[in-house]
Amino acid sequence: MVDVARLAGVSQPTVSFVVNDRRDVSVAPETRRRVLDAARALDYRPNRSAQDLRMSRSTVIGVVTNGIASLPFAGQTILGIQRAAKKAGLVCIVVDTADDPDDSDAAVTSLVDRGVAAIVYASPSTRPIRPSMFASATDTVFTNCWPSTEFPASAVILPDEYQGGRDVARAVFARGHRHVAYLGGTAQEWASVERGRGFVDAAAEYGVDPSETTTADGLYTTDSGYDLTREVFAQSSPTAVLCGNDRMALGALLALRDLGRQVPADVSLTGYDDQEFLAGELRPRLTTVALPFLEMGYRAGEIACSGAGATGGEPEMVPCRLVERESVAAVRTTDR
Amino acid sequence: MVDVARLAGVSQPTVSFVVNDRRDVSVAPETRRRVLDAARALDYRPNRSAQDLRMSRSTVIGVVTNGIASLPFAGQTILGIQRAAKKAGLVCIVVDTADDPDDSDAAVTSLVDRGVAAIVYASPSTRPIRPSMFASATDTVFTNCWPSTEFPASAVILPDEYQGGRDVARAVFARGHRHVAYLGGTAQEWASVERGRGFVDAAAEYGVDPSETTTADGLYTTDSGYDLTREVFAQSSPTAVLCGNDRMALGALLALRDLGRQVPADVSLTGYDDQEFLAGELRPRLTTVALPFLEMGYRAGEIACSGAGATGGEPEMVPCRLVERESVAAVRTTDR
DNA sequence: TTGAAAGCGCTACCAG
DNA sequence: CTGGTAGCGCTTTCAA
Repeated sequence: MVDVARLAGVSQPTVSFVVNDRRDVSVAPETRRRVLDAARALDYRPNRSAQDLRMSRSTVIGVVTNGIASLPFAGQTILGIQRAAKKAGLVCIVVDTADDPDDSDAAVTSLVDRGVAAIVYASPSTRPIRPSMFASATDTVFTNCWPSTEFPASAVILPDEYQGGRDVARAVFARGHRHVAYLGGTAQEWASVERGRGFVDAAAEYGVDPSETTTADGLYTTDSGYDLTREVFAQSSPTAVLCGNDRMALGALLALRDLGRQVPADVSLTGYDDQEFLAGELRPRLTTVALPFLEMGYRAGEIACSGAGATGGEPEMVPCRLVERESVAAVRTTDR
Repeated sequence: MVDVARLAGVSQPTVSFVVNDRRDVSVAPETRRRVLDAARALDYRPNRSAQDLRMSRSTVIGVVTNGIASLPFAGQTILGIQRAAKKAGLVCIVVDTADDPDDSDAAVTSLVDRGVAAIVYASPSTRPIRPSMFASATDTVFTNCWPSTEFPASAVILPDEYQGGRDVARAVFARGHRHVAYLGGTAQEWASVERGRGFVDAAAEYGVDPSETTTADGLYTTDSGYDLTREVFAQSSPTAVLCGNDRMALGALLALRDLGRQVPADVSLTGYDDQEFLAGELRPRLTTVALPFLEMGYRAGEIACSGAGATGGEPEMVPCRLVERESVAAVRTTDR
């Protein structure tokens, strides 16, 4: 900046005024032109960090995540946060903690020491996480997770798994299915119980008697979907199977094929997650529900960039979108 | 820092010396203790950005990527870069450009303006990308991509797709298969041609006549794998099918099941990518090759953090690891 | 309308 | 061994 000033024959603060295009101080058009020319000639670019330091502000937000690498869809969250940040002229430092609380503390410390404007915690699977107390002085928003202890969060953003579970079940019941199997995922997880509640309520809506449905809890794996499906069909013959996630649905699809049943002609099938490179590529393409990672991330980013401060309000629920593809068909009247 | 100094009754530079634990200047143990106590009492943490500014260095590296959200494995790269950075006490700002060159320029500019120590370009699919000229003054390393124009790169890190393609083919030929089908992915892509070269060389190694193998080019999609498999089996009966990636292998598996062929009893099957939540979860679990995203990212991070400067050397090839699971079996002697 | 001086939080280099 | 002073690149008074 002093180089530019020297070349333009003005003082250094003057350069600051013109490059920042400040309306409140007026500088002569001629001077301004000289400064601009000099800046261009020297290929001058202001130093953002120095600006931040001087203005005692920060234009970076920190995102701490566990397992950006371990789940295929986590990238969506980061992308969403980043898009919101970009809109506000901020930038994201992301650190991944290997799910180790000490690591997490270290990560947050390094962020706080850099004076980030806000911190967003992002988790691939919805669950409580222990926030670092180092962060308590900084605006903090949680997306797809919530603080496991008392903590002054600015916001917590959660997917509406209940609504998603209900919507996908409705899509099945609405096509006349009564005898349906519900293959749930890991029973302890919050998402699982929410999805399950959605199923139960949808069944009730359509006047389906609980005795007609069969429910089994498993794991969120392809194997689990495969095994559960074979078990269920050994006992009965549901016309639809709803799975806790897409991988279980893949397992169910494989099992159904081995059982000689066509999907969706013989039995309808649904998943959950809309896992990229999977759900949309199965044969038949899977009807499922998409988790709103991008939206949640974007929302989290917006809040983080707004500097709203701790609110202590209710979690903000972001809707899950039903993705109807080809794996659900109307029940055959003979099966009804 | 001045607060700490005041509380400890020393000068501010003295605080700097003790909190930075500098051996070259000696401070009296008693003074040191007083400073430490004061720092603790005030919960003092040095400001990294201010340190960076004063020392005219930077402890952040920028990573620009296109599509961290679009491919499931991209996160691995970021994680690798970050692990290397962490080891060196640095931190990563990551920006995603929606594959838009203007966006990419803007991203790089914002990074450069922040004075990042280095920039690493990371791409989910291996290919040339246009680097921003704004970056040319900063150390730049390319991982899973290379500059499409003359550019002073510090390094380019590439997966050894040739070796991967060769290894997986070897695993098949070594089990006695002669009549094998090779279902390639998008023919224009660098990775595809490398994998194809590997296949051809492996076939030659095992003395397999080109006329015995059947090769078809498709797309990297499940549908393509499905369709190609049906086409191939309409004409002939290979004992093994090698696919360009895991999704094609999934399509092939589905087609084979529809054709009444068991994998691997009747036909062996391989993929490529070791796609998480897919390859390892199919039935049978897929033999495939893992792309070394984590390693490539780590290596890129190491170089970026080392401040080596432009080298202009050859690309650094990182080996692809063959992952042998259950989808390949020895050819039946009757088929031989 | 412009320039001189101060200071963001820190480290480097002197003198004492 | 410690304190004063200068300065990283910038913005913000305030006086001229």
